[in-house]
Amino acid sequence: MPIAFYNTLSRTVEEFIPMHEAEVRMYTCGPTVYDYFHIGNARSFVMSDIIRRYFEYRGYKVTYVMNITDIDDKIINRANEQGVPSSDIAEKYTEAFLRDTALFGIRPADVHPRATETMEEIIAHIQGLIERGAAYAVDGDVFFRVSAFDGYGKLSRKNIEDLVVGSRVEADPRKENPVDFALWKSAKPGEPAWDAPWGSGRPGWHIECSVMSQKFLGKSFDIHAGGNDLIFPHHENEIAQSEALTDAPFARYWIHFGFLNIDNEKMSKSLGNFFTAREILEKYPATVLRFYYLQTHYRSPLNFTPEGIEAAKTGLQKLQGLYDAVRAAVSGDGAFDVEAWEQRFITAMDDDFNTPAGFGALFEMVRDANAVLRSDEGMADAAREKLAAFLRRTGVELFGILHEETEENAGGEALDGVMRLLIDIRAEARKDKQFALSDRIRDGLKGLGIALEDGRDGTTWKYNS
RNA sequence: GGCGACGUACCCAAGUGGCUUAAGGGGACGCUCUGCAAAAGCGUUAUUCAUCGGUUCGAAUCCGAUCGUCGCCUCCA
Repeated sequence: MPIAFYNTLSRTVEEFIPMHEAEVRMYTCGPTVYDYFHIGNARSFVMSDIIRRYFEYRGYKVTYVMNITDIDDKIINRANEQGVPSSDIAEKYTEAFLRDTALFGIRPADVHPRATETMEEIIAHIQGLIERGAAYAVDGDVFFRVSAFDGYGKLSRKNIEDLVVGSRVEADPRKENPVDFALWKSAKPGEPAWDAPWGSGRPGWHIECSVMSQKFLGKSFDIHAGGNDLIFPHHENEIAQSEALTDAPFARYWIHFGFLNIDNEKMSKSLGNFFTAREILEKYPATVLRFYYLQTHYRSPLNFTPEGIEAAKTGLQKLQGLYDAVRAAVSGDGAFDVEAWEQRFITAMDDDFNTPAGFGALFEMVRDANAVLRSDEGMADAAREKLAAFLRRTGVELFGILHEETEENAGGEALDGVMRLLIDIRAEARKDKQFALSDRIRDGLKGLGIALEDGRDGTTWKYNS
């Protein structure tokens, strides 16, 4: 069975058929670098990264491109507020984006093109649209002529008449039609500008995504992803300005991520419910946050709550517990069918990247595996190795929520030695029924953040979280 | 005003016509194991899917109405 997922273009779940055998070309809208990105952005970036990784898990070769918009009105405004060059703002937050996504466990894209480095292609694209009659220049600005593109509205399912009527913003009188949108904005004095045949200025918001995606993925490619709110106007406009020039379908599948809400409302600075990714990473490990995100389907809204994160933390410990246990276990004879569980997992995930259902399968497996592992006969070596490998491929490589290191090697040699000594002393005390001493060791360590667990094959320790 | 999404247990959350008299996680309670714990396991916690009608041999799943929540309509992941 192939992978199937919801395509916004058709509003149905479709089987995925790539343009090139066993290969996926995918573009996700990246940040405009005028501020630190927030936990809602992080959800989109994480989910997008997981989709990319899932294709790899299923054997596809993935080319993944995410733009960095480093010239834009918001950047210029921020620069003006602070009295610094806009390139300073762009550089600062580009670096922050790359660092914070890494901290979040988000893998870098194969290419992170920047708008300012794609200027030649952007200008050529606009020029092409003008020559075809799909765009027109007025006083150094260039607008896209929406009436020149028949398919306008096919993604967002809007019709032009409704848009004109429902328009909430005063239309620019220089536009032929109120729904026409800017491809190029002429520069005011002091603003960063690039020379173009119709006057110096900077690209409009939508054009750079069209150009950067096609530059690295071709005029038609497989998947274009982004947040729900980008469907209109951003993605609608991307389609228009791309297909009006190439006459070829732009992205074939569109994926949109549900919003992250706080108190069931959209995050906004005015409501004071705004959290940046780096703030939240100071409070919770990235693995926990990722697992928290993954417990909700990518298209559903996710209401962000501290209680929810705490619940995710506990749940994740259960998964990590099995991963640690299966690698530490001693040889046994018990059978365990990893392939059957993986099949269930894949069935869930192939159906629109259903991570909550995938975890349903995984956690049922955890219960089953723990029972075998801790039974008198234990688990056979071959099965243990397969189970450990499956958990590595899913928990570590696909989801990035499990860690490889056991507590023993994470603490360093000295700590490891001290812990072994304490555990030995306590074992002797317990043997002699000196429970006051053994409990003093365990309670004392607990106060220091270290938990002891007495198992059948001896005592192990780990950090309390 | 136009377009769209959603409402499943104490909380989170899958399931969209028979495999489900509803997965999984968290929480709570009881039990097993343990010197006692912890971890793990077992059991209990929705005969019911916002409400009311309808279609069907059969509905949480389809249709209609009602109530409620949310999003988009050129700043926005």
